[in-house]
Amino acid sequence: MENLKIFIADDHQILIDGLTSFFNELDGFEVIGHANDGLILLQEIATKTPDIVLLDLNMPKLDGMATLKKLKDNYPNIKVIILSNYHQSQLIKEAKALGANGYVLKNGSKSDLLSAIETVQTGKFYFPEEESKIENQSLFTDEFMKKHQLTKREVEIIRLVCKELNSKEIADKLFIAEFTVTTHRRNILSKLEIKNTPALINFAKQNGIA
Amino acid sequence: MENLKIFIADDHQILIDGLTSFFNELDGFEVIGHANDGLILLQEIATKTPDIVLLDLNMPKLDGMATLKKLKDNYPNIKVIILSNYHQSQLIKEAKALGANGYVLKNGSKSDLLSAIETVQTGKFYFPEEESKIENQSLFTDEFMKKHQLTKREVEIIRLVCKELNSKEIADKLFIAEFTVTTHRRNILSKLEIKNTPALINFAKQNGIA
DNA sequence: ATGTAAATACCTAATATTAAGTATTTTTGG
DNA sequence: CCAAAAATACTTAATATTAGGTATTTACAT
Repeated sequence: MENLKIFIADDHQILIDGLTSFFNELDGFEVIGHANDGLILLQEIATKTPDIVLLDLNMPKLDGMATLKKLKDNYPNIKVIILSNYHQSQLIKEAKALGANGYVLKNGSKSDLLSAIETVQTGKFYFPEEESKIENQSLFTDEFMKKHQLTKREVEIIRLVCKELNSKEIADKLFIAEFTVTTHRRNILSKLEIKNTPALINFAKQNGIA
Repeated sequence: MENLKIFIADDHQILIDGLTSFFNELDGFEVIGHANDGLILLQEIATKTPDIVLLDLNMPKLDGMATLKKLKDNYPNIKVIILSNYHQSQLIKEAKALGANGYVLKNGSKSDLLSAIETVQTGKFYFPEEESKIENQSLFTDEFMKKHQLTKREVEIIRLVCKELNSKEIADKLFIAEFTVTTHRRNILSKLEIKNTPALINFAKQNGIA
């Protein structure tokens, strides 16, 4: 059986180099090319014909989604597995809609990646469940909550602020009064000793809760 | 000569797996452990003694800088090479100040990484030049600005918003009227088709301009 | 069971942001 | 030099956030 031809697109060359080594170690895989951005990927694909493209979502020039669309428009037979930093149902949905065959988190393990490749290769799709994200984060958020004296509800609200909802929208989503959201936000700012929403978002990003 | 013992800390398991394969391919290197966040790194280091730690800056729980500090406080002899997404002089400076031995960009190649390891291993430091950051950002920001039709001033203001300044403070800093800042912010939101500050910050982070 | 923390809710008032329109000056590219 | 783009500045008005204070109900743990 012939090797499975893989093309890797990611703006981090280090990751490409690492994955290339990884596939070299294994039998049955061959990395036939790589690109650091979407435009180069599309150029390269014109002359190479991979079986599978591993596509990072976060690239300069032409971002992952745009690249995915063009790729699928022009080469519908090439299987595409998204490599993403984020477990966000919105992104997963969008990737599905644009024709991606799989979606693997970068903080998943190599076996996830191999499962995805195997699954996709047999014509099936490989996507993470869109639910369970609340479970998911709770053990990791624990430490963090204690450290900053934040309550569950407060963390929940921080996340929604980071998702660009305003207080009214958060209130509707949680079925509570806007007043309550305002109170929570005030308490959050006070506990974190910050004074505005940008600071809150920076804090959330730095602590990986958003 | 004994193998060089490497420990890898990065929140993306895929990157760890890739790099591990990469080092396995080579002679003289051995990956003795890995961690997906700073806390686990510190726990592991208590029992393992790597020669070199490859440390991602962007990790949950305990971020790269905080981890670096603790690591260097407790194990000053372990060499630490920062793996970073960003070529920002501020970060480079901070890492230096905290005792890092090297700083490698993830969008650099594997040979950069090997050079860094070699350099560090001989007791020297390996850092990218801090200058040329204006160059640096401008060519990378260039594409980005065109893509989103943003002007220089607008990008400047986006950065300041991300730095948690409000419109008044931005106005003072740039010696322009608050009205003007407001106008710029309005134009920015309109061009990016977003509707509030959290969305602006998310956009900036996603595009690496903040 | 009972005290404490958390979540809820409301009020007032000050600040900040967003929306929409307009207009002048400065910079820049051809 | 000239046209176009960018940066500047102002007005009015609607929303949203932040800063106070206060109070009730739930949930939780000793």
